[in-house]
Amino acid sequence: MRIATWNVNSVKARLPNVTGWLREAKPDVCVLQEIKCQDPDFPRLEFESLGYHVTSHGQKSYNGVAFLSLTKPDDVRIRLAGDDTDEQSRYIEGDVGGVTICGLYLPNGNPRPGEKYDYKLRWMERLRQRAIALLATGAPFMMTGDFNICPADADVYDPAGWAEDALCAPDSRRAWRALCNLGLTEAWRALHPREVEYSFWDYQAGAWPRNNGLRIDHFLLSPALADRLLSCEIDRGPRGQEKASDHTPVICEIA
DNA sequence: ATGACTACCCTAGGTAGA
Repeated sequence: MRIATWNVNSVKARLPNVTGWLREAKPDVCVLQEIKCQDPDFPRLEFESLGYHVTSHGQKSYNGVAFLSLTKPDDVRIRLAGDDTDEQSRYIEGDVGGVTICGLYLPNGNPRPGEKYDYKLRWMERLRQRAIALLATGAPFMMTGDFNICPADADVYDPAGWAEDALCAPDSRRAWRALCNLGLTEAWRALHPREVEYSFWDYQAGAWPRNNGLRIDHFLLSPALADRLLSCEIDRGPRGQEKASDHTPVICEIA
């Protein structure tokens, strides 16, 4: 099974790029982030015509996630438990082929310190609680999406310049490690221990041609799923296209 | 250099992203 994650930065503005890539890459499951539209406006027919079952969890203007699967998911759930007052659409999880796939758009957290950073850390603790609950079921699962976390300095083009940013700050990385230390495996880094690759390049200041990137889109695999990990690759292709998202997709294959 | 880009709201320029 091949699972993809992609922050598309508006599914409507990106439609030809996204459908074109799905046609080529043909992932069995694809989770999208920052769809930036409400559910009635989600271009579901375009994805259904490619064979995908579609569940979107959007909101007006900002955020929004979606779950695409070639086989019909046994169940799809939205919202991350732990705060009923949280209105932001950032979490969707579906069960496909006996695997629970959690698609997430973790808050950016800037500026830091501040309200938004506090929200990020609270959200990460809620995600950790969800991982604990899923681990308790014993079923294989993965958490994938835009984590807005650079796990280590090797995942940042300018570590010193980004040290105090919400994507790299000590509290952010501590919360990331707390998640990993439950026993989850970060798929790309596990298979590429010494490589430097990025999944995001800012639109500004020629970040893409200069390769000034960040690696913030990840797969975390439960222990049972980590044993089935075959590959995990970042596909830089879409970032180089016209009208590109600032993120590029990442694909993980499990046996 | 208070920069640089792109998307949202909709048609001006504020908000957000990372």
